Amino acid sequence: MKTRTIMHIDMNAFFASVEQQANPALRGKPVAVTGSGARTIITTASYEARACGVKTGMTVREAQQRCRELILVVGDNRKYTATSTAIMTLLGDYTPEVEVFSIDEAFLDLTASLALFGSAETIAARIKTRIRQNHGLTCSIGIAPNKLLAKLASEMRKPDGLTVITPGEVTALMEHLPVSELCGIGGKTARQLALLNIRSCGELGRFPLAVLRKKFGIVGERLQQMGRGIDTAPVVADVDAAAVKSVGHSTTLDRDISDPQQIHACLLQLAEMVGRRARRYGVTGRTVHLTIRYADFTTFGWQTTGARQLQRSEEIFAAARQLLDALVLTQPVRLLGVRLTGLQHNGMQLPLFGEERRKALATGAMDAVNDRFGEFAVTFGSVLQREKRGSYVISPAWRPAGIRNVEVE
DNA sequence: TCTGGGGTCCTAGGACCC
DNA sequence: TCTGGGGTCCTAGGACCC
Repeated sequence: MKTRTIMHIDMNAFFASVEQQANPALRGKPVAVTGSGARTIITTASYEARACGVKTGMTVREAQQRCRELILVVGDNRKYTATSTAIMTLLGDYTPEVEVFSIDEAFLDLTASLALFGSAETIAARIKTRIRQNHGLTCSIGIAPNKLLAKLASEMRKPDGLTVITPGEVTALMEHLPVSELCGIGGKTARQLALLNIRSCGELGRFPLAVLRKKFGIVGERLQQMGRGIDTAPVVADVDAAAVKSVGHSTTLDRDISDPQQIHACLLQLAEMVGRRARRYGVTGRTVHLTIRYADFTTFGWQTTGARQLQRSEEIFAAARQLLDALVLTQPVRLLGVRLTGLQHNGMQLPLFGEERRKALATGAMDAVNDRFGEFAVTFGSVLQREKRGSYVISPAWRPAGIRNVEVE
C-alpha cells in the first residue's frame, strides 16, 4: 500500500479558548465551560484552569474546590459551531479529503496535496497561522502515515504543538508506549490487556493473535494491528449527514422524579426534540429506544421496532411511552433518553390526503415557529406544564454541521 | 448537592425462514 | 413431529469516542 500522509488537527481547549477570545476579561484566567442544568459538569477547562487540576467531566463543585478563582461560563453552542465551521472550511483549502471528527477535531489526507504545497509541515504551519490570525486560537497538529498515529502525534504536544511521526520511527515509538494512549483503547480494554500482562503497544503487537482473538473476538485482530501502529482506515469526507445512524436526546433531570406525569411530560419533550431534528434533516426511523437511569445510576434501555417509518413527534412519543408503560419503575428517575434508529434518509413525502396530511402540515408549522422563536416556543400541552427543565450540556462531540448539529436554545 | 450528552460499533441470544 | 446449518431481524447491553 502506498504511503499516505495524514494530518490530525485538534483545537486546544476549544470551548474555553473561544470564550476567552469573545471576552478579553477571561484571557489568562482559569475558565471552565459547563452545561446549563443543575447537575452539569465541566465540558472544557482553559489551560489556566487545568493547571490547578480542573478537568473535563468533573462536577462543578469539585472544580471549584480545586480552583477558587475558577470562572464558570455556560456554553454557547452557536458560537462554537460558527467558529468550527469556519475552521473546517479553511482546512478544505488544502485537500478535499477532510474528515470532521468532532466539533474541534479533523483528519486530513494530504497525500495528494504535497506536490502542490511542498510538505505537510508547510501546510501545518499555514493552517496554524491562519487559525491564529482569523480566530485567535491555537491547535495541536499531528502528521503521520495513518489516522491512528496522526491522532497520537497531535496529543503529544499541547498546546500549539506540531508533531511528525515518520514511517521509520513507528516501531521504536510503539515499543514502550502504553496501550491506553491509543485512540480506541479505553479503561476497560486496558485493564483486560493488563490481565494478559500487556501494557505497552510493543507487547500488544507481538502478542499471539489466537489468544487476542479468543479474548476479544474480531476486535483482537484490530488490537494487534493497533499495537503495531497499523491503521488502514481511510479519511472519509462528508461522513455526517449521509451516514448518520441515529438521532437522539437524553437529559439528566434537575431532580430525580417518580411522578409518572412528570416523566411523561419529559418524555414528550425529548420526543419532540428528536422528531424536530429528524424532520429538519429529512430522516425517518423505525426503531425507538427509551433510556432510563435511576437515582443510583443504574441505566437501562429498551427499544421497539414497528412496521412504519416514524418522524412525527407524537408517533415517537407514543412508542417511547409504550415502552415506559410496560415497566415497573423501582427507583426515582435521574435521566431519560429517547433515540430514533433504523433511519432512512430519503425523507418522508407529504401525504396527499386526509388526516395524515393535516397532521403533517401541523407538524411543519410547529417546526417553523420553533425555528424562529426557539426550542419549545410552541409545543404540546403537557410540556408547557413542566416545571423543571433538564440540563443540556454542550459537548465537544457535537458536530459543527449536518445531522449532529443540535441547536439548543 | 458526586457522577452530561451526542454518537458509533460490537456481541450475544432468540425468533423465524429456507 | 426427527434432524443440521446458514442467514436475517430483533432486543439488550457494553465499550469507546469527544
